Amino acid sequence: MKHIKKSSSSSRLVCDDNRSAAALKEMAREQSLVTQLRAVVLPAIQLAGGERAEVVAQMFESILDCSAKAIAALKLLRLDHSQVDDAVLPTAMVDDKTRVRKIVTGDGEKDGDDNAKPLRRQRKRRRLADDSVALETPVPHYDGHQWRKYGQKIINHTKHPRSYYKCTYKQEQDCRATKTVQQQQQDAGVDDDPAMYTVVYYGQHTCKPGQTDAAVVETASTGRCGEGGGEELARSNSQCSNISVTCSSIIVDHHQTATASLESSCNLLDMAGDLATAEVNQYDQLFDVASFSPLDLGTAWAIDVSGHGLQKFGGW
DNA sequence: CGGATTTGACCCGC
DNA sequence: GCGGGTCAAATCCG
Repeated sequence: MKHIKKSSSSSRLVCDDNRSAAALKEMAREQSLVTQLRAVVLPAIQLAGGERAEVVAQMFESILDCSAKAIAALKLLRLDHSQVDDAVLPTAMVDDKTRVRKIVTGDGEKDGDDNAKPLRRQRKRRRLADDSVALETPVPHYDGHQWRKYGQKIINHTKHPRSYYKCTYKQEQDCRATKTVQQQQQDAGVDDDPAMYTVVYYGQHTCKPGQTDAAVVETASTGRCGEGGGEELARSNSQCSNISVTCSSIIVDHHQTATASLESSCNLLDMAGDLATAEVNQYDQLFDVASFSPLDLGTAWAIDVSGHGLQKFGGW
């Protein structure tokens, strides 16, 4: 029948859309579960006096960051699909386009209006759903980031108010990540269940939690690149061919590729065992940063993007 | 005293 | 005009 043929491509699109929607749902669930797992694991480690709590926190952070970026990519794909016809660019995810004016704070501006109250800054910009990740968790405040509450609203038809948070480092690092937290309605008669909260994250963190400028690029004694080691090589653009890693963990940034090789003697095997060996071998020549994952719980390292060498993140 | 939170007002998208 | 996101002064708190 003709109409079947005619609709085949669109039905395939619908099918793809359903699949990606299902994938998104699962990934959001994964985020929720990881967040809950973190809330259980981290306090336990900290209580035990574990100095590795921060490393574990960073690992959770990396996992959540990975899935958040995957979700964002998937959403972007969906957006592309949905906009094939009207050719609207998805760059709307980048905010601030509509920022109209920048107003200096403090000393009452004179705007020519005699009775004017101090001029307000830019207000609400309705956020796009595609820039958000929602998850449900009983521990909305423990997600590895530092947040500052800036507002609370009673939302229609909801029992609990919605709280608004922005990244603590918004000022210093211009991090535009925000989140909202809202307690869910409890089912009647279900008092035993812990309160669940819907947390919606908007935007990506551009800050490094707990990171100071001094800690960004630092080649410590446990990491060497080539034979010279030290800062020179850490900053070098040349492709390091012999990075010796004697620390026991690698944490890498995403979406970048660094060219490097690991000496077989590197001490990555303390705890990760065969897995570490396999990973090291696999990435012996080319370090695919995007898919590399933390190997161990020791000092955290990052392979610098574009082959710059080693970076140490924080003083773990 | 300084940073975080509260809260009413403001503002803008729908 | 309403709903809800953000601002910023007031307040709290360590």
